[in-house]
Order: sequence, then C-alpha cells, then structure tokens
Amino acid sequence: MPYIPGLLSFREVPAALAALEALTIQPELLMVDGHGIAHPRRLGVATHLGLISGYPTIGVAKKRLTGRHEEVGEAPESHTLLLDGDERIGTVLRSRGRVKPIFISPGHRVGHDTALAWVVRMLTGYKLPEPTRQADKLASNR
DNA sequence: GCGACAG
DNA sequence: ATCTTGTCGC
Repeated sequence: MPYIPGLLSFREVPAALAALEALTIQPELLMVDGHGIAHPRRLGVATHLGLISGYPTIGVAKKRLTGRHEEVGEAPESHTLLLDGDERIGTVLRSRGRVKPIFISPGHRVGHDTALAWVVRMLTGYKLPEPTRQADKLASNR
C-alpha cells in the first residue's frame, strides 16, 4: 500500500497491530505519529488504530493535513486551536522555542484537553514528545 | 483549472 | 519519507 494523503492508516495500521501483538505488556495509551481526528473524514491513523485495537490513542503530527489555525505564540508550550470551520479538530502546539509547531488531536477515547496535557507532559526539551522520539530512534536503527 | 497534500 | 541546507551541542 503506497502512501496516499488521507489514507495513511491503511499503510501503517497493519504493522502497528503486529507490533502490539508482540508486546509483553499492555499499554494504557498509544501515542501515534500522525493525526487523530484532524483528518478530512475525522479518521486519521491514530483514530483508525484506536478503533481497531481498542486502545486509547493520541495523534501527534509534524505537519498539518487539514484545518486552519492562527499563528502560534513563540514561547514554548504556546498553543492555538486547529479548526475546520467552527469545529475544533486539534491543537497546534509550540513544543519548544524556534521550531515549527506540532499538531495534536484526539485519536480514540481521549479528549482534546487530555490529549494536549499528555503530550506536554511527555516533552523533554525537544520538538517531539519522548515516546515519538524513542520510536523514531528505533525506526532509524540508533 | 489550480493549489494542497499526515508519513 | 528522503534530501538539502543551516544552526547547535559535544
């Protein structure tokens, strides 16, 4: 399955489910590299994986897929709403100074505010939250 | 017809 | 994602 904007989950979910099967512990929450409901049909990879696995999920993306937002403040942890018309579909967060903001959105069984709180809580001084950093590190063999 | 477009 | 360019920390 090739990468097609809007259909990322069909490419990534199979591998994610296999990885979950291999775990020896049961996660309480999954932080996914991609959007949750901040998707044209509110079904980003985080939401899709949550629905199929049953786990609560949060979407953390490095780029916007859909929606509009005001410029985010320069200060670390500044944030603004990601909107599709008058509907809130996520939060745009300045995870640290001098970097482009990241996009947080509920995946499954998590609300906007708790999703944002979890991500902020997982920040360790870098642009991406620690779970995502660790995953990227493993995926790049480091 | 033109621009946008997660990883 | 991958590639290229610029800045930063060790």
